[in-house]
Amino acid sequence: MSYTYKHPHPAVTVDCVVFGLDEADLKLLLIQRDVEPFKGRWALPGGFVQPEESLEQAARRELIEETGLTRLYLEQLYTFGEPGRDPRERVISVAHYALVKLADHNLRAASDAVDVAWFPVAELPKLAFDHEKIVEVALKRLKAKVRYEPIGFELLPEKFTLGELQRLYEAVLEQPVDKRNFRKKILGTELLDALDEYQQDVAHRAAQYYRFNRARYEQLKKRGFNFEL
Amino acid sequence: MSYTYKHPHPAVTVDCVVFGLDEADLKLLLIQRDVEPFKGRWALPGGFVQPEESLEQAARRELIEETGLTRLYLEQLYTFGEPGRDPRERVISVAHYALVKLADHNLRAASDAVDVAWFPVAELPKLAFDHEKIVEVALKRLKAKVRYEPIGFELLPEKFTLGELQRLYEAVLEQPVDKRNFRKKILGTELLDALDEYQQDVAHRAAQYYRFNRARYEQLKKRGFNFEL
DNA sequence: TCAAAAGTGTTAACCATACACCCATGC
DNA sequence: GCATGGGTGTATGGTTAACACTTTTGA
Repeated sequence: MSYTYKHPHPAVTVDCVVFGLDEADLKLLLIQRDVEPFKGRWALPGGFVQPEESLEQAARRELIEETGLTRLYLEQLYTFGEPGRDPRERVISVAHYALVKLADHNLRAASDAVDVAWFPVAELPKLAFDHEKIVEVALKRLKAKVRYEPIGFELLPEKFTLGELQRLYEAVLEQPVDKRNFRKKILGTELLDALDEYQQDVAHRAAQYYRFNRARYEQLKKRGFNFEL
Repeated sequence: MSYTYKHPHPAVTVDCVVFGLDEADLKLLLIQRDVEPFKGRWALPGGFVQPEESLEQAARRELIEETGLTRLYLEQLYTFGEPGRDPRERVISVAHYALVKLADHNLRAASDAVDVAWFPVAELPKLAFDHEKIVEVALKRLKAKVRYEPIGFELLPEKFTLGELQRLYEAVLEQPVDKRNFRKKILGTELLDALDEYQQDVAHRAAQYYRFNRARYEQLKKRGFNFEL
């Protein structure tokens, strides 16, 4: 089977920069390539766009196939298309970035048996193709976006404490945050619902749980409200 | 001549949303299609990416070929790839947006004799393909970006008055701006050099000319300064 | 009783906003 | 002399930033 065109057509792929957060720090999901080129190297999950699917659908499909991850926040990032970025043929990669609630999801062994693993963003291995460049752009975007859109919640479980939320911002922004000012500001937005629930079995005062009120956010946004941390 | 691949490959194009500013308002550059599909409709300038050029190079080449525009600010916007957005075949379009100093440039008759024209963004004709959607995304991006990066200057000639600069922001943001506060803020950034030059032959007090100091901006940015209007 | 994180208020500096009048020029 | 846009200062309110101690709990 083959496909013929009158003009040269590049191949088009989607690649996904998947972020997760655990107790320690911000993590990035990588898969180990089991074919040439870059066999053995770690790389971003991704693959070719099929004729009948949108770019976002392609990204979601690849994530399910390669990592089992589903139901995550996904957004287009940037398109990388330098000639020569893939040694085989001209490949245009529409990069996406995704945020996943690490606590809720379990990484399934990938269907095609390649290795999948989370790496702290500060300690990434050498990556295949131009994937280091893509990760750099994704990190920059995440840092910028987390300040003016409430996307950070996509990294936390449904219920979380203010301490967890603060650690999230500190991990993403890579700078410390004043606890009192942070709490005032985030509670001031009225986007968090306090639950009648507290931590259990912790070796310190139990923190109250909160939940992000997405409906309220959409409502406020319509009225011209702007989230900003 | 033909090109054959083992897997289906979409076509890849670049499309450009080109903004310009004249005395009256913000304008958008469109070309009139002289081939099917959408023959006769107005559309964004753009075309197929060639095998040996980067996406940005492709965008610049198309702009020169179709409009004669050169030396403009150009940035990737978003990639549109819904199946069916082009009735002929699957086409992935990497959209860019560009800002051009209307006063400095003259629109050349396009090489392939199609019509080229500037339209006020508020009065656009019906566009080909999904180009209306692309323009909408570009306008949103421009509005957002002009507030936290000094890209507005790309729409003005080298020398401009503060009044012209203010009208630029009012046109892009679609809201009035307080003159005194605007001047305080913009001069406070120290990004403008006042020139020893004034308007000539105007029927009112002659305004002083200013110039954007790009070197100073780059310098300040390195030290963590953030432009914001 | 110690360690560890939760929770809470006040002050001072700064910044954003609102607002009105005089100036220079050409017609 | 009038119409047009250029140019300027101040007061007020709101926002941010800096900062330290008490509480609860399990080990």
